[in-house]
Amino acid sequence: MKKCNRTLYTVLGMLTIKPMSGYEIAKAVRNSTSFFWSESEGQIYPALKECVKLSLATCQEASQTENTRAKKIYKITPQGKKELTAWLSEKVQPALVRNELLLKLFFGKNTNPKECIHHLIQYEKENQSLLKIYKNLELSLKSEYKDSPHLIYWLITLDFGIKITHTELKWTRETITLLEKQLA
Amino acid sequence: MKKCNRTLYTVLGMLTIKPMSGYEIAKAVRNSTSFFWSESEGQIYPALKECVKLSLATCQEASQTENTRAKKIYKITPQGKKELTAWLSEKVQPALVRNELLLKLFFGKNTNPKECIHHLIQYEKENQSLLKIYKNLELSLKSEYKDSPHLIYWLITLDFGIKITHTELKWTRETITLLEKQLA
DNA sequence: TGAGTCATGTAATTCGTTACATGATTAA
DNA sequence: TTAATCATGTAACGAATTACATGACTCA
Repeated sequence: MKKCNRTLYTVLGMLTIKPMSGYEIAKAVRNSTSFFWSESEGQIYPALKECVKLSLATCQEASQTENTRAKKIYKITPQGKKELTAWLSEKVQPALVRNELLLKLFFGKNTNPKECIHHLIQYEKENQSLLKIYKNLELSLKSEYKDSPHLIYWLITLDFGIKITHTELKWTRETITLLEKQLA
Repeated sequence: MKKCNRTLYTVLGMLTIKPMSGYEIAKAVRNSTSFFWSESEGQIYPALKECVKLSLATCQEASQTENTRAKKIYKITPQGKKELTAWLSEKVQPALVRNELLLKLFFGKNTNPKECIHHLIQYEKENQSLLKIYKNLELSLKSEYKDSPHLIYWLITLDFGIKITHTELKWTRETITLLEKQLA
């Protein structure tokens, strides 16, 4: 494989869970990795085509009634699994973060502390719902995938999300308090 | 301004600290926001041109000796500052994260736990140096910008980095321990 | 009957990095 | 003298989102 196209690996990784259609992969990404790694449908469909071209996956058309577009179920090949495993052992690329809240706070001098507080309160709310989503996810994973060898790895990434979100919430509260003092 | 070109705002924000050249802005970004918002030189130079075109900044060529390319010092205009402040009060766009370590761990079932541990140890080292950088930055900011109205905002974003990095280090240690138990 | 979800795919556009070209200055 | 940093800029490429086109199925 020429370039390190990580969408390809994401798709292959998802196919190690079970054979899926492009739509199902998109949904799986949304419900699992999207908190630290998202892919849009506009990337997933071309990546699936590419996987078939490279013999990393096969495509089976679940043919439906006449003139309906067929649902396509993709399945990873042994070669695809080999490529995935090889990529997994390659050096991890540095993480990328783009946090607009922090950028706006960094330039906070150019506005009113009230504006900053307003953004922080919004951020706090978003993180509170995120935390709820994580907690629910944890429960459903633990019951639905009780005996899956995937489970431990999924819980590890989820634990990361929970811990980070807790810390962000703590920082948000403290920062709001700090800026409120500025106002007085 | 038509599109929400955030490089433009980053550049304008940096110019509220002091007039700078493109090179200096790139350096400032590297040493400050790059931990949560990075911009490359290939974006900064065109953005500066655009700022001048839109009258958000002016450019003064510090003309040097004959046939040397002049160093260009950019300065934000009142209009530029107005646009920046307006953007600061706009709704914050959701953060973007792409963490390849987490993605690889998520698909960890397809490889050896030893590989995962290896990546985690590397991640731990990187975060340890990052923490040192943050601590040094904190000290130098507090002395160099003692009386600057920017200081409080810079310390807020730095505090975010420090807290998050601490949490990541804690998670990394715990996860290594967990995976080592798997091996036994 | 209308909203929501299932389902695939392409095109346009934006975003962003990396590499390249070019050359001066400065400190070891 | 040579490596690092200062300095500007463009071109090529790659990564990613969004919008659009198309239409079936399901549930309230």
